Amino acid sequence: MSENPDPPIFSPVTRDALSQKVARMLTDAIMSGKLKPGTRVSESVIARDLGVSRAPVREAGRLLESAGLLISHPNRGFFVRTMDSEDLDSLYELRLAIECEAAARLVRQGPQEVIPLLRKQMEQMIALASSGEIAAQVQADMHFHRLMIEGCGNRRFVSVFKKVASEIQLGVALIGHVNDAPDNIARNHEMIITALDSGDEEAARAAMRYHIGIARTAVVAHFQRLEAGGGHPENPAS
Amino acid sequence: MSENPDPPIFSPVTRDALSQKVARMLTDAIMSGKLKPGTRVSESVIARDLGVSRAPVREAGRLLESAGLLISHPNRGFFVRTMDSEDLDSLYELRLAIECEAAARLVRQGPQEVIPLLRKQMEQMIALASSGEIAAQVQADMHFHRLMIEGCGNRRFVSVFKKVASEIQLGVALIGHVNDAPDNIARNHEMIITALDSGDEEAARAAMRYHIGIARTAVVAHFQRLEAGGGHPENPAS
DNA sequence: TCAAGGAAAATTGTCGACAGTATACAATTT
DNA sequence: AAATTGTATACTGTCGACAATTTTCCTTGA
Repeated sequence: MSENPDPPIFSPVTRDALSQKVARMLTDAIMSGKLKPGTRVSESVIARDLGVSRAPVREAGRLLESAGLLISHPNRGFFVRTMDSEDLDSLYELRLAIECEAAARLVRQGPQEVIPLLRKQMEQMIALASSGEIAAQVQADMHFHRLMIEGCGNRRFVSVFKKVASEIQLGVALIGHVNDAPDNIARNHEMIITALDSGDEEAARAAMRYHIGIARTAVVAHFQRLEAGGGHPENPAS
Repeated sequence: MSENPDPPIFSPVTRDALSQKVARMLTDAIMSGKLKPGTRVSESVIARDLGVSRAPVREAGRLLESAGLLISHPNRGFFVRTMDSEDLDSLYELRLAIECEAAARLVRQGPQEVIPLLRKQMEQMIALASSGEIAAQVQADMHFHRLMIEGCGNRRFVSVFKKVASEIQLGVALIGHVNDAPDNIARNHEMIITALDSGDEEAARAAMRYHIGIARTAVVAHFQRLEAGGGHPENPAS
């Protein structure tokens, strides 16, 4: 880890594509609940509103589609992704499969380099716990898990988790609050770190199973209560 | 699985979006090796060749990107996805995680309805084994696994597997041939069916581990040999 | 009152054009 | 000769316009 031979005076100027700005706006609108599940996201309307042509909006739509925040129907355009509790549940099940495997892999190859990163991220989470910003808390939580998965060395796990994470973030945003005390959640990650550090592959797996299981039952139960109350507009599928 | 209630006299006229036709063409070209990994896929060139505008080509590009067959660099366009053996290996590892979980889930919820489908698909594979068409054989193989995953009831597993499958198909296409005798491969799926039928969750998991492990070592080893021989052009990343 | 039908409006799919950006190569300087 | 600069070319990002399709809404008939 030495200095670059050519000392970097300038960092690359952020010449962000228009489509990415649009994507960010849409993501914010969806995550903040300004765009509710099932509502149409019309290219032309968004383009008019933002004062750009339809091309970058379309592009942004495709991007969010592959992130799982929008879905598209041919000739009908984009709609904000709807979720039912089964959706969310299957999401957690996928997460479980990926993360157990990642944790095991990480133990197998030696987690010494990754554990400090995880610990630091957990501090971050504890710091965030007192702020009421659940979106930021959830994001920090996801980042912890992402660090672990990145550390395990399987690129594929990372890309799958990215999509899973964004969808789970959406689900939690729809619920609007978390069940457990935020600093409790943060501190619970200590268990994962300990398990990873123990060198016991099966213990690591078990820790992940436990941790994700808690989140799963809490979030899914919340969501079901929301469904029972008739919380969400439905998907206008044929 | 009965007949549709509305007897389908006419199938929907193929009013397929232009972009999907383009996507099919590109997929074929990539899978058949006419477009080699790393080569540029220029919107404008493809558009000229096919006699359409760039818009549908762009759309098709994004589609294949999310299928993992193309990658895009900002302001530089699309390139055929390159693969190294580690890529392929991580792909099989992901597959392993998903399919073990799917098999276990399927056993847990009772596989009675799915097993006949699997058996039928295996017959299909055996029938295909004598034809030299490896692409079709691989596709049939993937379809078997897809049926199992669809049967397990977790939607998310299916969508992940779709992507995994298309990438593995690409990898195998690059190799150009399979190691084992095709009818052997086909018949090996009998073991999976038996395990699923046994009602033993752990047996089902073990069967998947075994099955995918075989394929993994064979394919990855082949690919490494190919790499050593300097088979593929490299990705022109910066 | 409600269902079916049919224009009218709105929206997506596709097109061709232009501007901004990257790459290759020639010209220039050291 | 090597490195740097300038230039030409090809390509993507974005735009506005038109065609095809879907959606809306109003009419019509029972």
